[in-house]
Amino acid sequence: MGDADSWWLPADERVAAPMLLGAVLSRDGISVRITEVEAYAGSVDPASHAFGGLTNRNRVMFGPPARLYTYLIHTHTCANVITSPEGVGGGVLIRAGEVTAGLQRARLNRPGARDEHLARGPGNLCRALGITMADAGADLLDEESPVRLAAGEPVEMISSGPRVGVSRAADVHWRFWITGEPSVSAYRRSPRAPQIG
DNA sequence: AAGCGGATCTACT
DNA sequence: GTAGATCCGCTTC
Repeated sequence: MGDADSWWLPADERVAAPMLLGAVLSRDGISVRITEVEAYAGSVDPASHAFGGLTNRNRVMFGPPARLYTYLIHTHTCANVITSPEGVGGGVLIRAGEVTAGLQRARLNRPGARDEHLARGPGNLCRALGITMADAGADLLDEESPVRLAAGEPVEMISSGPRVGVSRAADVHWRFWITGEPSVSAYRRSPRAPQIG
């Protein structure tokens, strides 16, 4: 796969997503080893925020790659890594991780949660790391950036399945996780998704 | 200017 | 395993 700076870069999110498993996302002294991700394939994917084209909310998705796209849902912040070239709108949702550094601080951010569950679920992962909408657009490969992404150890085994909570394109297996990881969130189909498929 | 849906989480049974 | 809380952004009036 190319040079050291583009290890995460394939434009097709179905390829990029599993490559992010095992990578390390860090903010403010706290690090998380990514254990679960979902691919969102830009404006051709009806489940993606980029579907239907550029709006004020999703503009980071259509920007340059290696940026952090954040969005709010039900009072929670969720984090995505933009993996496509400028103008395409593809990204990978970081759904869960294992805290590997800054454990004390992560616990403070997630009072009452068990260690394996500190970054379980996209909203919880952001809370554990302290990621908020103020971090939107951060350049993940820039040393100066508050949020950074680094390559990690290769992962043992990868499983895949349908994406969690999406009402459209609910049957494609674009969720990937490290097999057997306790931090992986439970699958729940959207109540609005059509029956089976 | 207002309504509605959603890439969720926690608590409770 | 299931129900309910909760609020921002997009669509429509």
